[in-house]
Amino acid sequence: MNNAKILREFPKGKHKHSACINDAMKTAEATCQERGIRLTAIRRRVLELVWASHEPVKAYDVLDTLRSERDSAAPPTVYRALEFLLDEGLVHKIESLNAYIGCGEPGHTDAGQFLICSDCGDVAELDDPELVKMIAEKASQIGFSIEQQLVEVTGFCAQCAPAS
Amino acid sequence: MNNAKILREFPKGKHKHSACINDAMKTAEATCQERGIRLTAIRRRVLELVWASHEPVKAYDVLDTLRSERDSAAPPTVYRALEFLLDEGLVHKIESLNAYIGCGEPGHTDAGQFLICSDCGDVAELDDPELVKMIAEKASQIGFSIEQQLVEVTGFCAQCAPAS
DNA sequence: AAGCGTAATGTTATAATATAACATCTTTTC
DNA sequence: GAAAAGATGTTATATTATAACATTACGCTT
Repeated sequence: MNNAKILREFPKGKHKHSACINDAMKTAEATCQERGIRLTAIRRRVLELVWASHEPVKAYDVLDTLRSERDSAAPPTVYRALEFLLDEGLVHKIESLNAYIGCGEPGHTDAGQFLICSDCGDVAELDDPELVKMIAEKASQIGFSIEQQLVEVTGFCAQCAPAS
Repeated sequence: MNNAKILREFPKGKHKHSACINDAMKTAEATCQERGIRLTAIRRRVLELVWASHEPVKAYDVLDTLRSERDSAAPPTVYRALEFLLDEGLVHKIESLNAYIGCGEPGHTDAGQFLICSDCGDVAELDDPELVKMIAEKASQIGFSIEQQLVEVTGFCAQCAPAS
């Protein structure tokens, strides 16, 4: 049995990233519409910049780009936008890298499983209920009740796997 | 079945923390002896300070204390000691808090499962092979080979669980 | 459309976390 | 005891993130 969803894949050979970004932006627009919240110009642009690659993006890299486009950009500009996007589940923070990645399926802000390739730097995201459940059970065995789960795994993606 | 080891417990009612630190220091001494590496005065003191509570400790808090004891203490003093201790598995870094906790059973630097209580701030550490295995399997299903696993769970420990 | 309240952004400053680079001192080894 | 390796001292700076307050834009009510 495996009912895991892959929320974000490692890019394949013929990956057209522009389409990937495009999808993400469409989804974000729709999500914000539904929720009655505002995807302002700054927030939209920060989201685009986070989606610019499959690698996690640093806040100050976003800021550098933003500065070249908008005189008033400053750290709070970026961190506020990121906070909004994190709250809405449109991006996630990779804690072990202090960097941010886009999320293709907004909503779940309380659990995420990230696979980080040490070679190419790309990140995949899973949503595996079986794993979430096991973690919750293990915790509950010692009387711990979970609010949020974070799983960050480092290693090699299929393309970068060391020749064996 | 549950063969999980609890590497670090939430302190119980009658918890004598001085004994707890003492054990940890003894283990650290022995471990370094065995491995032929040097637990210098600075490293020993930093380890003690990290063990000072069951809550994760910030590098600059360690530094503040160290400064009051040793004129030459500076950020590199602490970060170098922490790096050594991390490499040897004597402490772990909680990535989601940028803070450090002692580890009672040195050795495994490639997997850790941490339970972080949002109320009291204390952290427990598990070593659950079943969970490690499941994560490895999930990853391998998409061709990902794991080098390191990080699980950080936030919620409420038994003592702090909200009255239900 | 004017006015009001809220939300978002602008702006300046600073806090918190971490590392680089090179000098000096200590320990181990031969 | 000299050389090599390891640890610490020292100064400077990089990186990541937030505080605090001013101003502007938006969305709603009348």
